[in-house]
Amino acid sequence: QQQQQQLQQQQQQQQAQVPTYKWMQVKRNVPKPVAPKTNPPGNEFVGSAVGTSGTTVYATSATGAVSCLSSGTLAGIPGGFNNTGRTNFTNKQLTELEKEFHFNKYLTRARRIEIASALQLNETQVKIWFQNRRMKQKKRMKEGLIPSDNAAGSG
Amino acid sequence: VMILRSRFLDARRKRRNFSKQASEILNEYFYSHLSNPYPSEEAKEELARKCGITVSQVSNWFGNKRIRYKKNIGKAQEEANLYAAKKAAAAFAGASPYSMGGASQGT
DNA sequence: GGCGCCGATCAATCATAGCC
DNA sequence: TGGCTATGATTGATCGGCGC
Repeated sequence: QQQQQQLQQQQQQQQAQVPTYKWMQVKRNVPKPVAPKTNPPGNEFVGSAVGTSGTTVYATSATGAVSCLSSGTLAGIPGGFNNTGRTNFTNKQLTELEKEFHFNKYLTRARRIEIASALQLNETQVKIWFQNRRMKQKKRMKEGLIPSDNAAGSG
Repeated sequence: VMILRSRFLDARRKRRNFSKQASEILNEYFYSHLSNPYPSEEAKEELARKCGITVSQVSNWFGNKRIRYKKNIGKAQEEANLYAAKKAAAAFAGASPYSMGGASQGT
């Protein structure tokens, strides 16, 4: 791991005293810059099957994008993608996920499929949500907050 | 819409900028480790103590700093030069105020 | 050889603080 | 008081490592 420490400032230009280090070039594989095509109101077919391979969670086809958010109807709309590819979970979806989380912090494959289907989300999205949730709880614990839903904050 | 908003209208709602001193400490560390601004858990704890903030806040700060710094690459990073100069000045003094490597036990 | 989890991080965004 | 920028926090999703 130390080897990384010796990062290689390859792009070293005549940039004063601020060279370009490796971490500055780190680029994460952004989910999906949303479908470049125009999304006329009407198509509501939500995320297709989750990438069985696992690598590409998002629909390999640009058409797989869903822009329900544009409709503006947030009353129970499946995952609405943003122009950045970031899923915008609806209140309903979050509520359901939270309920499940309270029931059990870990999901089984079967349960995952059920939830994903019920919430019209990809299995991966549900999985990721749970992972993030668990981490969130751990973090809150460190801060001294009560992870229990019964947060009696007096004062 | 507001429904989604209200969901988290409790945490980020109120926040305060870190004290000037804290920002100074964080920036000093960041620019003195510009080649690898990824403080370890221990370093974060140390910084958190010095700045009077939580470790999570330190992580947030570095996360934001790194991202925002990258976004500014191409622009004039005056801050970088500023702290670089300060570091140099400190070097002349013969002290290394930015050496967070070892847990210095000041007495 | 793949899958899920963990811990850390990214990247975009939100909402407020702070300044003019 | 109103608009703009800076800044801290949140969060869906990614990266690398580990164990089964």
